[in-house]
Amino acid sequence: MVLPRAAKTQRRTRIQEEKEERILEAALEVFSAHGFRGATVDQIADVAGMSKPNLLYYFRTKEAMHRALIDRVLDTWLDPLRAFDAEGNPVTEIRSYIRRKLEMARDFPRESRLFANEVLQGAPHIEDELKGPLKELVDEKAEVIRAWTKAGKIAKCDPYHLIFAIWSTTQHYADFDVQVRAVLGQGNSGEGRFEDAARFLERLFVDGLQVSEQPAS
Amino acid sequence: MVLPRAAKTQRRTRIQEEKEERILEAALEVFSAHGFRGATVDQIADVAGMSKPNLLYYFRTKEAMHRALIDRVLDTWLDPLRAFDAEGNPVTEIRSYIRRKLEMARDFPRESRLFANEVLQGAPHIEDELKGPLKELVDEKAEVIRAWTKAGKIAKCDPYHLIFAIWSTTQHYADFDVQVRAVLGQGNSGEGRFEDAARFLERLFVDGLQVSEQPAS
DNA sequence: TGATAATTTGACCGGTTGGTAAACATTACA
DNA sequence: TGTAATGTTTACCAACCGGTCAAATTATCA
Repeated sequence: MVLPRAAKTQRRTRIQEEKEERILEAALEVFSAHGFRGATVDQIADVAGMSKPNLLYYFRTKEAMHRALIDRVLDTWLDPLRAFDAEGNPVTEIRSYIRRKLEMARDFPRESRLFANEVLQGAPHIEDELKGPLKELVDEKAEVIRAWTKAGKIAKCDPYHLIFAIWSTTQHYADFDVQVRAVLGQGNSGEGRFEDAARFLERLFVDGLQVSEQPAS
Repeated sequence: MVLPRAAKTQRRTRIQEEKEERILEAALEVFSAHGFRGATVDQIADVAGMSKPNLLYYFRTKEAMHRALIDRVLDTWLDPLRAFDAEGNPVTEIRSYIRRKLEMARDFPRESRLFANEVLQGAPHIEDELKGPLKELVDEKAEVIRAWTKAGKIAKCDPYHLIFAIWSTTQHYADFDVQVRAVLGQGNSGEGRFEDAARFLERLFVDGLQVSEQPAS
């Protein structure tokens, strides 16, 4: 036998798992930084510390690498939204969704940029995932939000655009990191910006910008 | 003479202006769709409807094209923020800033994606612009917002993160257009989504999500 | 008109791209 | 241990990349 993928019985060797792990880690690094077309197999091989043909022994094409990466990351990426609980307190749910998304932007910026690159360039490789699983999940959660608004638990608003707003504001800190740093300047670009962002966003989504009742001290 | 750039007396021929225009239009199309590394000169030439050497007669390198494009677009792109008026009514100013940014996302999505691609991939070509002119402009407007919060005109909040939030939520509709369409589905992906977004965002930034006083009819 | 400058093109170049072939090395296992 | 499957490498390829060059074409204007 020559090809490691699609082993008859099972994913046998431990060496396969290790190498595939290393490759996907390197692929994440490179794809997230340059997009699909901008990334090169040589670069990924270099980061993974192995030869290009060796890489192509585990993943037959550049696209196969990209696909494997997408498949692995997409599920994790949508976990916070799945945790959205219809039975919970709306404000608490929204607050913790924001916090979780912000934590992911902080801890997994490469994953965020991987998707951002992909979607930004027209999502040529993940169109099906967007129109299928993603849409279905969002539809489901949008219904939850709609129920909350109908029950008068939160202000009436378009649930889809609410979700878009949470996505964009949180992922902004991963996807546009260099711009955020540049604007905040050297002094304020420590990791504290995520806490500031969390404080701001939780307040924004819950209270808006209306004049606060307690005047600044 | 051989090189059209840096003509001694002035930008002489009208033919130069026309061709450079066509090239930059094509370059915008291609760079915004694939990023700098993902775009090819042949592709730009093809879209512009001229031969590659002819293209390189007007812009000597791929980078020169990209730079010319950035320079031309950046100013326009920051206009809405410049219009932010310290003397105006805070809520009105924020509302119209959101509306203007949303209009730009609708009418100039390629320009938005051009920058998004660039920033997403580490802003290798526009770092100076971010740390220089952009930061200074944001610093200035952040000061305006801070004055509003100190005067109690709007809720106390971090002005930088407020600006980030407006940027991200509005540009989301340009940069992540395919995702927005995919999630909204065919029925709702007409141009009406921008009006829905405007309604949602104006309300979000002004009132937040708190329980509305007037119950749904 | 004619000559001079501006514009356009086809042929081409060295380097890089994604991917392959086959020989070689290593592992797993009877 | 032997041997067959698995893993790795060297050398290589055709297509494409950004860019050059000299020749051909077109516009300008005295």
